[in-house]
Amino acid sequence: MTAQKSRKTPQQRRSRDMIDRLLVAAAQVLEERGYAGLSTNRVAERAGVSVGSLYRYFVDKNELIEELRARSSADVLGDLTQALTAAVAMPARDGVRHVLAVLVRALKRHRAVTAAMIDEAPLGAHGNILPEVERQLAQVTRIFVAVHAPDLEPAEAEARIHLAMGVALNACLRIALQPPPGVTEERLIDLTADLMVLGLVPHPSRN
Amino acid sequence: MTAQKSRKTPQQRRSRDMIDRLLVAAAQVLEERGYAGLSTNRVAERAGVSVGSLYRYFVDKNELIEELRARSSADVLGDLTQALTAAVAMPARDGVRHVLAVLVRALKRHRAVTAAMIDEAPLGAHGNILPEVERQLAQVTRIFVAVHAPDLEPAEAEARIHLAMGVALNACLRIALQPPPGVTEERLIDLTADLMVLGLVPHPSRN
DNA sequence: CGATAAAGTGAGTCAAAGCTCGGCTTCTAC
DNA sequence: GTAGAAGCCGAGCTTTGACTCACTTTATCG
Repeated sequence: MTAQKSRKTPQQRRSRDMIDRLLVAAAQVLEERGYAGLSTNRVAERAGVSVGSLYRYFVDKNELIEELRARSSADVLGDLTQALTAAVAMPARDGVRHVLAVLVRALKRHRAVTAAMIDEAPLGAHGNILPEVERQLAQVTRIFVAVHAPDLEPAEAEARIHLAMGVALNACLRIALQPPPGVTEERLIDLTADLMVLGLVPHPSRN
Repeated sequence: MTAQKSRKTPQQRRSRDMIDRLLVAAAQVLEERGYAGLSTNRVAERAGVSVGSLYRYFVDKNELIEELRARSSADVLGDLTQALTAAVAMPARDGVRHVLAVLVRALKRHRAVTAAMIDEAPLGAHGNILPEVERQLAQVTRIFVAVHAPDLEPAEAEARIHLAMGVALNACLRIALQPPPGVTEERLIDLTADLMVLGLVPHPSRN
């Protein structure tokens, strides 16, 4: 049976509402008091709900946080997927740039949660906040390489993909969450796009 | 007047020893039980010392952690500085590669602490784990750009430096802490070096 | 030695936070 | 209405962990 993994099994309308209210409250608390201040009591209070109710729908504090993370991740992933399908019709560099721009915008929309999670939450086990996003991005990058640099050996291609992924995610997070002063976001995205293309497709003049 | 910031003012030999023992113990506990398991009681016990003694030399749990971080950072910084002075005598790409290689090796030496800190510690409390390293690296990169691409506008140069720094640190951390399977570390460092040079010096054929 | 200060001890205090549980309220169905 | 279930409440149990303090042990020095 491996019974109820998750305690929530809402059957009335107000239950669903409550779950939403709790998650919204959690996001707010995270934004205002940081990850350390994110206690279940506080979240419940903030949601105008009792702790007991919180624990009716979330087995754990962990599950609450995981749900919060999952929702943000899913939302970002949505935008990303859309951008990717649009990008395939563009010339390579423009496509890459478009995807990066959309990713940055999506991350910005979830700025508070993402930021708090990234630099305050114990992510344990190298847990990224957006593993789904990373996976999707890697997937598409693989295809990109297969098309634009079909002669690369598999191992070499993997290495380049790995590197480019790191560059892309890291750059987008930096741009979205801690934009450096004195540089336009546009320019940074341009440079990142250039770098990705350069990094993925072997440069003719050398090596 | 702004009295004891830090409680430690050791005057005998064993005090200094104790501080070291405590820090070693802290690193071990961090490695074995993760950041969440890093309690002052546990650290003291592990060091074969009483909690009270710990608090004689560290005002705070925070100070203990900060000291741990600082020592790792300083050690990495040492290697880095040495590598940088050696690198100036080499051709650009080789120099970059050398610096990256040394950085990776240094990070590997502090693998446990760095890893635990990075993906389990709430960084919000005390910033990055290696701010000194990042600063030093940025400093030198600035000089590198001034030499190899003197015609870049300041803003453009800053943007490229910012990006390249992110690439370098991110790449080195990934290589040192979660090396991807099926790719040699050497190749990854090569690619990263190429990418940095390409990213810092504007590419002639385009833009 | 004997005295004074430095070093070291660890049981215990205190606050915070995760989570439960017995009972109350609101809804649905007859 | 009213019974029974689903939803909800919140005081408080329990654990954990940072930190203290009255005390003992060890070193230094005349």
